[in-house]
Amino acid sequence: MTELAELPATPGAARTQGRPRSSRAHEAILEAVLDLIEEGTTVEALSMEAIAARAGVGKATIYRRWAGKDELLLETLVKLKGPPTQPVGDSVRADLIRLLSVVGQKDQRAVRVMPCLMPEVSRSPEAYRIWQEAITEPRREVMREVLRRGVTTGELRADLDIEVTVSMLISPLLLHRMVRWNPRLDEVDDLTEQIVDVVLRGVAG
Amino acid sequence: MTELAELPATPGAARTQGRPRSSRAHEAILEAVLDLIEEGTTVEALSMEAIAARAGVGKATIYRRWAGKDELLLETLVKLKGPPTQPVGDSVRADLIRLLSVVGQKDQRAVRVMPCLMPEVSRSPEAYRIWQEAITEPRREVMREVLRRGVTTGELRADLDIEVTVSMLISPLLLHRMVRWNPRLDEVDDLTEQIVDVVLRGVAG
DNA sequence: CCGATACGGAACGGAACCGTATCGGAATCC
DNA sequence: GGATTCCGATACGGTTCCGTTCCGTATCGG
Repeated sequence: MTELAELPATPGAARTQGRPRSSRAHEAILEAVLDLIEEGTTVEALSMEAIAARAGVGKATIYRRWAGKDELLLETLVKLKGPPTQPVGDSVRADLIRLLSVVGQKDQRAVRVMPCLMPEVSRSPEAYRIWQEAITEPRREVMREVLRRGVTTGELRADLDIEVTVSMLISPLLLHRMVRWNPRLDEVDDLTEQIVDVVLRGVAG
Repeated sequence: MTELAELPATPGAARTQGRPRSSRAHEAILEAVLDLIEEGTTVEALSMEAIAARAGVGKATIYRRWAGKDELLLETLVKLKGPPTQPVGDSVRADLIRLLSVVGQKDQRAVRVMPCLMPEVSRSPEAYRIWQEAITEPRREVMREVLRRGVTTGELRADLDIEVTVSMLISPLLLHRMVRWNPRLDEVDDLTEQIVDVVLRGVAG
């Protein structure tokens, strides 16, 4: 493998001398972690040796960047999901359907990885915090904004509890796409629309 | 520890001779598995040695009953949850609130164990099947019955999709109590009532 | 060009765990 | 009482992984 131009992997560290760290190796390591988890390796069962082998990297290259498996996993968790889908500003109903229809559909890998991270999230406060800040909270905030707009336009009830409504909208889809909690929902083709319509009728202004 | 009267642990096996298997040891092993998971051991990281030590049992005693870790875990999964809560037959609203208020509250240990089982459930079809048959499906069926009754009495819409409604009722509570998906719901004290009321208003007859 | 650092790869000692075997003792049936 | 099986405990060889250290090479700044 020919090494091309590399970007500094840790720009904060003022390293002046010597060969800079390969951002290519950095990315390959994070990708290897996600690949292995997606293929069925539990987070606990992830071995640094398997990660290094999959990434085509020496173990020392990993330990040079992260103190241990925990630190590596936290960085991987943040990388897992990009920015949330944005609403377009149509009707509340159309925006909600737009936001919800991508739950567990945009990134198939994330769907497979998330259940494997649940043990970490429920055990480690640090993993829970990062999961919340990087993944769930930004997505809730987008949906809150849509609901707030609905309240100001009068489409939705003024005394609406936004947090509860957000949870009611997302939870059924999340649980279905992540762990297939109720397999019978596989056969429902307009699931998102049904959920949105029931909730909107329940919280109409 | 004095060994008292023992029940046959595997009544199907027609064993006539020798010392019978200790049901005390049987129970201790299953309890040890649940204890260890509750304390934060991942299913994958569970070691037979730790289970034996916690149960106060020799490793051979475990291997005498189960072929390996997988079989032991499946039996543990079935044991985890008892029969579901039953409705009393009041109004649909009261029954739904009754059923939902125990989600993740009756057995605190189950709440901590379930997220740790998610990787198994999403990876192994056998674990998924047992999880569905022994845990989720019986609870859905109880709630379906309540909803069907509501349809016949006219409280609920006749063309109601029961599967979707069941998921809409349970999912927000399940996700909150299991993984605390939205921590802001901690401060909502009438969460169950809010959810039931929004859904019922959405699917009213 | 030279010093410094990173690279992939291989090897290391130590630790944990697997599944089996064996021990002396205990419980039960015939 | 004798045969049989299970009991908890311990030891075993084999495997996997950890985190470190060492190669020879590659890539940077000065």
